[in-house]
Amino acid sequence: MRDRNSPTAARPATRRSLVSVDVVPLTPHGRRLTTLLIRSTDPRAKEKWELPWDTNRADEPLEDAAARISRAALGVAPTWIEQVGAFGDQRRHPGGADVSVGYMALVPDGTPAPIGGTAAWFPVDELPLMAPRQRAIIDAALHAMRSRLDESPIAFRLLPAIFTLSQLQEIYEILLGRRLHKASFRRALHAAWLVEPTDEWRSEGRGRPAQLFRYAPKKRRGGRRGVRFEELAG
Amino acid sequence: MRDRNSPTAARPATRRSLVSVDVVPLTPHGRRLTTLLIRSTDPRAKEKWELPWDTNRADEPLEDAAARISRAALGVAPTWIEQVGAFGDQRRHPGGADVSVGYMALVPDGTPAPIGGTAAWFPVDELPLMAPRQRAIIDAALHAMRSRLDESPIAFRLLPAIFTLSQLQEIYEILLGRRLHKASFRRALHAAWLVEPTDEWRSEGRGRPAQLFRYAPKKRRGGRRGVRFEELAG
DNA sequence: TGACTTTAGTAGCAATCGGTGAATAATTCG
DNA sequence: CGAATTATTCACCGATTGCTACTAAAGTCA
Repeated sequence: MRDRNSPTAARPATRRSLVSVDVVPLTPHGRRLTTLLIRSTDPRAKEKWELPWDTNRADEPLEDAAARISRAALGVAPTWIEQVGAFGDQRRHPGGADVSVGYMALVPDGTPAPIGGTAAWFPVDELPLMAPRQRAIIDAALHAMRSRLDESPIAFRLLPAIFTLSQLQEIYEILLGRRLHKASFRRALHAAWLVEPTDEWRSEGRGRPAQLFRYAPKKRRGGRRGVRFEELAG
Repeated sequence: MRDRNSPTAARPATRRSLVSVDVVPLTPHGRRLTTLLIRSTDPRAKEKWELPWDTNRADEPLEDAAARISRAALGVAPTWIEQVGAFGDQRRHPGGADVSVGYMALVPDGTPAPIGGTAAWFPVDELPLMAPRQRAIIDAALHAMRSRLDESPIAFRLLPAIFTLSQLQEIYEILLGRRLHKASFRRALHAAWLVEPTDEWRSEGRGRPAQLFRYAPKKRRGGRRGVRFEELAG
């Protein structure tokens, strides 16, 4: 099955692959979820926009590469980075990588606009033509982000340390791409013991001031449930 | 940020990486979930057992490689293959791969025992000492399998086309690693319109004969829900 | 044959969850 | 002050879930 007769130190010649790390930078902008794309440097490229990417360096962990690429593209470090999978099939990558490892990189709203016209934020539902593999990475990033929203503090990394519940709900709505009912959202939030109130209040223009909360998850009883067959429909 | 002044055809020399595809073969055995490990071919290896793996071949899609490696290790094709992520950090891989892409590969119970003593099934909660990266791949495979159980027909691929509901429940229990309540399981299953009864019954020794069902998912109304904060506790 | 065991399948209850509309509170604006 | 705006909570009620207990249909064994 394998081809290793000699010890690890002197392995027989093996095919090495060109591996890229591709980052999907995500940020809420207005009330829409947007991703940062970079104008292709190759004037002959069929697609004019691509995700920030690079090949991984020697002995650099993949996640470090993703952080480095994110900082280079955004100017700041993302507040959440998570892998969304490896992509190695016939779909074309702008750099011709054999294998591409996709990462989502989240940054809070208000991240300074990219310099010049070399990069721009695109709403995730209005993307330009892109290389098929990078297009697949974006789709996977959105799916992974949404399905992990309930087990990672993703949404909280898009807010300051102190925030209002309306702000939190808006983040969830943007990330999920659908509206949520206020009362239900708060009831579930409080039941989960994820936030604790501060004694500060913020008056945001007109309307009643909102109480400020901080993210402070508390251990809960492991409420194990039965099985769900949620998305298993034809 | 990047290093590409020339068109795609003539890219500057880039570092190429040794990429492995590592498979976690999973099967229910008795009432336990087991994974297939292969005895290390390197007598000087610190760990005596490892996951089936290989380097990916030229122009071979990763998933094809996973299928090939699975067939080589198991003798049969798995009934479900799914990627669990890319692993590229300092943790050691038995083949010294820079990047390892992990896959889960499920096969039904009763898959013939591996030949000789070169491979063996281990309960997933009694694994021998393994290279750290492969150990991480197994953990990730179990987590991914369990979290996708409600959106992929994973459990059904471990059963024949026609099965009893008790068989199905047992598969879920083995995969999840916990017991489920019979009445609740069946109620949720019927509500999901995933199975349809056949007119056959099976008498399995003692006890009342069980009706046989087949997997036949029907389209359902998209019952959108609110947010869950399930696993977000500290 | 008939009592006992074993496995399959269901009914029904209590508790909780979750979606919804509306009431109430605290501000700004004119 | 009254209208508009935003925050927060309440209460209703149908849906979901965990659980116990019951009925059904076989085999076992004296």
